[in-house]
Amino acid sequence: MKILEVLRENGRISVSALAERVGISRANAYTRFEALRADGAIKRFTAEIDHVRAGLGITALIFVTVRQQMWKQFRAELARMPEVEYCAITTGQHDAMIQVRVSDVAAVHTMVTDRLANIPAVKATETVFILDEVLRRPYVLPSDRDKAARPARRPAQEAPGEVPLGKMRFVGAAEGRAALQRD
Amino acid sequence: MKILEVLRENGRISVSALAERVGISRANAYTRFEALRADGAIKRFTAEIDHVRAGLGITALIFVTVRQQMWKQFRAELARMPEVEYCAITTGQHDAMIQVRVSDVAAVHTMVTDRLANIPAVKATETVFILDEVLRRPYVLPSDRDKAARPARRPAQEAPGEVPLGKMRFVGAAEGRAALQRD
DNA sequence: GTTGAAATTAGTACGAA
DNA sequence: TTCGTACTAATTTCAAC
Repeated sequence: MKILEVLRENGRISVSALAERVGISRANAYTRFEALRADGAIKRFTAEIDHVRAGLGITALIFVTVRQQMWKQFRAELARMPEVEYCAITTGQHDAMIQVRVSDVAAVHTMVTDRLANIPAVKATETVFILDEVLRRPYVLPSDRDKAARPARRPAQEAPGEVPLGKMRFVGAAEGRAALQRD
Repeated sequence: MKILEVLRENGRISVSALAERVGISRANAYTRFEALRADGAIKRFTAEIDHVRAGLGITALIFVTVRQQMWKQFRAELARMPEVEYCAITTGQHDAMIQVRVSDVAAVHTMVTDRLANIPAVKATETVFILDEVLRRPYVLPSDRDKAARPARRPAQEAPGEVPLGKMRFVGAAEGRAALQRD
C-alpha cells in the first residue's frame, strides 16, 4: 500500500528511490513493483495533462438515458468518440454519465446533437457544463482514510448521531436498469 | 502533442525511448520534456490503481447544492475528505458533483449523512451509485479528434443536418451560481 | 536541432539470512 | 520473504558540431 501511495503521486520515480522512500531493499522493491503490475493493482502509468493548456478548455457532463437492450450498441459508439474521457453507468434518474473535453462550447452542442442524438440507443440526454474542477486526486487508496482529519463538527441543533436527513436524497436505480449491465 | 500522446499512455517510458517513438533526437526530447513539465502542460505523473483490488469497490457520485456565499467553507471541508477523488462545480440543477471511493455501501451512507450533512454550506445532496465504469481514458487530447471514426450515421427519418432535438436538454446555471466561483 | 562518448543509474541474477 | 552484492544493460548528462 505504501508503494501505491508513492507511485500515484510520482509515477516516474525510480524503483531505487521508491525502495528508499518505502523502507525496503532495492531488490525487494523490484519484486513488489512487478507483482503489483502483474496483479493488475497498478493498471498503467500516465501523465496528467492540463486540458486548458492542451487546447480543450471546455468540459461537460452528459447524462444519458439509454434504451433498454441497446446498451451494447451504445458502448460501441462510445468507443468511437475520442472526446469522451470517462463514462460510467449509474443508478438514479439517468442511466449513464459521460464526461467530454472539447475546445469550445459549440463542440459540445455538435457532440450532443449530431453524434449522440443519432445513436438509436440514446433516448434522452441532459448536459451540464463544468465550471471549475475543484479537486482531482490521483486514485484514492484505503490508507487515506486513516489520514482523514476529523470532520469539523459544528454541533448543530441535532443531538449527537442525529442528522438533518431532509438535506439528502439517495436515488435508487430506475426500472429495467439490470438490462444495462455488461452482457 | 505527440509527446503528450505517448506519455499519457506510458508515463514511465524513458526519455530515450520517447525520443525514438516521436522521431526526434534524445537531447531534443529532454529539452521538450522539461519544457512541458515547467510549462504545466504536464501536471504530474501518476499510477492508475485498480480500486477494487485496492479494497475500494464502491464508487458513488454525490450531487451537492451549496448555500450561496459558503463556497469557500465547502472547499475547505472537501480537502479534509480523503475518500473524495474528484469534485467539480457544474451548471444545472446542482452546484457541484463529487465522486467518492469507499469500501462498502455503508460508508457512502456515513459519508453523506455524517460528513456532508454536517457542513453548513451543504444545502442538499443527491447520491447515485456507479454500477460500472465503461470507459476511462487517460486525458483526452485535441489530436484525438483527427483519429475519430466517422459517426456510424444511421440515416433516421430526419433530413440531413436535422436532429431529433426533443431528445436532449441543456441545463443552464441556476441563479446565484456566480457566487460559487472561486474567490 | 543532432550525434557520440563518459558518468551515472537502472535492472537482473543468485546465494544467504 | 527479504536482503546484499556483483554483474550487465540502459539511461542521462555533457560536450562539440
